[in-house]
Amino acid sequence: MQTNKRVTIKDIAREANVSIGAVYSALRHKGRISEETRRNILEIAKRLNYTKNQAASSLSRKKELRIAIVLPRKLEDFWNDVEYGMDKAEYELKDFGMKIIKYRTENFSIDEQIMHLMKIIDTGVDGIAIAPAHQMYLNEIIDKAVGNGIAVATFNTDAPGSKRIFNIQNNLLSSGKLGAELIGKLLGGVGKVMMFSAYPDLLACQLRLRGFETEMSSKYKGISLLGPFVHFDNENLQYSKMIDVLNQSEDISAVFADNANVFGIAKALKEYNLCGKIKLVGYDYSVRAEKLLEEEVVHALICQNPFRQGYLTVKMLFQYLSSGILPQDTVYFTNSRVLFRNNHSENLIGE
Amino acid sequence: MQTNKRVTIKDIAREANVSIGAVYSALRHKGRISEETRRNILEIAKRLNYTKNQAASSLSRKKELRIAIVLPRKLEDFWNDVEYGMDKAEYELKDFGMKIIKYRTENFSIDEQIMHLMKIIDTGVDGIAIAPAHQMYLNEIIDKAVGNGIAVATFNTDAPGSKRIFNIQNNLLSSGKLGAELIGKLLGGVGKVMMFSAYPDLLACQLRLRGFETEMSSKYKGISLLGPFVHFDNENLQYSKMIDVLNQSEDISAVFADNANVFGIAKALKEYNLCGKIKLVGYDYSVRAEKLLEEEVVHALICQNPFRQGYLTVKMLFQYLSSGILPQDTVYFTNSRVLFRNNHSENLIGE
DNA sequence: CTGAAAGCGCTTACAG
DNA sequence: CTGAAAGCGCTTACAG
Repeated sequence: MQTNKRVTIKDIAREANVSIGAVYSALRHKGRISEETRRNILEIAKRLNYTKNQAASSLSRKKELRIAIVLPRKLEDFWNDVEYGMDKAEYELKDFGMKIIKYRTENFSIDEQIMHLMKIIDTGVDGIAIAPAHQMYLNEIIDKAVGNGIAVATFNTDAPGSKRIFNIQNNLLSSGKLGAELIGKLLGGVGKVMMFSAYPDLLACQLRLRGFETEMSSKYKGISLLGPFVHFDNENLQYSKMIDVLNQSEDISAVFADNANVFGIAKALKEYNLCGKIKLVGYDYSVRAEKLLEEEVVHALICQNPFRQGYLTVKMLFQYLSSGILPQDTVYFTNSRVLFRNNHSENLIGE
Repeated sequence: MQTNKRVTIKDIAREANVSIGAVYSALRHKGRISEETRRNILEIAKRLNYTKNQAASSLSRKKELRIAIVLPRKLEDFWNDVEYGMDKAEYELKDFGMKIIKYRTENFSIDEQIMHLMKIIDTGVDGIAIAPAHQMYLNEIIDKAVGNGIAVATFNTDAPGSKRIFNIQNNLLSSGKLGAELIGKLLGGVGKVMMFSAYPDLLACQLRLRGFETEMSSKYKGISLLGPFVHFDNENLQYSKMIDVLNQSEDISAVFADNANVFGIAKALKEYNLCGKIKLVGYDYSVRAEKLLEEEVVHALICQNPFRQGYLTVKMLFQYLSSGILPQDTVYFTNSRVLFRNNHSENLIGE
């Protein structure tokens, strides 16, 4: 049994025969102390199993930690959930002296993001959380922020070539496989499946489609694939492509959509009275998609846990800023949750 | 725009023209102040939008908050995950002056739980978290604890007739419906389904089965049901009952198990080379069940998020003890997550 | 450059 | 009974 009383820097100071200021310098690597003394102090701290008291630390810290967040203004359910997670994290951490500052882009565009980042770097903050609109084009400005002593984390999308300290997102390849498994199982392993892709150039769509096709070809050899049909998030385009195929009276048994947009497909299925007969699997919770799930037009939705993407990004960023602790892995995956008719309403926001 | 500086009891004291001690008394309802002054102080606090600073509060609190936890010793994956969630919550709250004390029962038995609770009441703690082994028989001892000023919360199972302050568990009725939906969709709405029940007397099993049967009869009229076959968590019994039915060459197309035990069924399916042909859906993550999922013997597992059950129980109990804030609803449901071959490994413990 | 002291916002033990 | 002061464990501005 260890002693019950918590170990403080005072205990370490007494043990090391130095002032608490010296201990503080040693623990926080603040210079102004000889290498030997530092080593000794760190050793004692380790031996006594010292951990910093967060409550005392944040209470005494003069300035609050500020995290700038760049996210799109549009009020889609998905980004709302991300933001809700961030707000929750801020709420939990506000007494630890943390504050979020939101910067909104009108669209999910590279230029807007760069402008915001420049502004943020000018203003000066402790951390930045951003979902990069491109996997490379923001590297330069991210690295500039890091060069200015700002810790940058990415969420939902990534800029792996940059100096961002960690990334939180869904395992997209694996969620594509999950899509294939769901359709494979719904069809009992036999049938013809249409694939829709929103943006063939977008990494997220590429990964999901690749996962989908890999899993299909290795596990469900009785299923043949059609497409991908591209729609650029244009519902009308999606609808007309679906209609085209149905009019050729192909014997389609299921449809896979590689993002949240299933509405054009749903419209076509309704018109042709094929709901239930043709299985439809897509991504992400939204109020509209939820309704389709209830109407049994959509059979399953794969969710990437946006709430937790936001929540964890802020929590981990704060942890790094306040204690220098990074997540174990540079890339942290939120789990893929599958929504059905009977579990979509439990904790709507995906907490 | 509101002022940026945080509002403290000092601000309120100045505004109300009283000492900070008086403000403290008013806010914490500690007596020693006239009703009129209290009202005035509370009004000012509200107007200034005052919230207590948790960091300062816990730092200055002399004694730490202690929460006693009663949970079974057996090292099943399920209870491990619950415990892991509690440990995580403790870790996050330790600098806020909270400590967990674990009391382990050898089994999930009423008598052991009562004995532990008596001991805990004697020792004296601030809060208790328990998964009652019975929905009524522990009411008396729980109420005694509450009478002694101890806040009691229940998790996983409940004692709704007691004075426990809140309960966290899965929505079992709804997760039974989910089971029916999964099998209904896997079978395309047609077939004969065997139902297994672990303990027909246990509320959890009753609710799941009821949900299952309700959903089946209302939504999947092409599916007929057989059973329930009872096995009391005895794998051999489960196995032999499964074998019996298979030997009668019933044309079974799926099996539903109302708890984590699917292993006797799996053994039978393997022996009769029926894996994949007969769909199997059960509950809860475990290392063994995970393996069956990978082998495609089990088609889906419905999980009740044990990690979050533990995590939230401790977090909410602490919140109540430190701030008097109760969850909005007395019963809080963790969501039902469905594990498939391609998402079971993401965040094993269900975080 | 370094040590000692002030201070963060509460809670509580202690005078008056 | 009540007010003023000490103290929680850090961080930081300030003397020396």
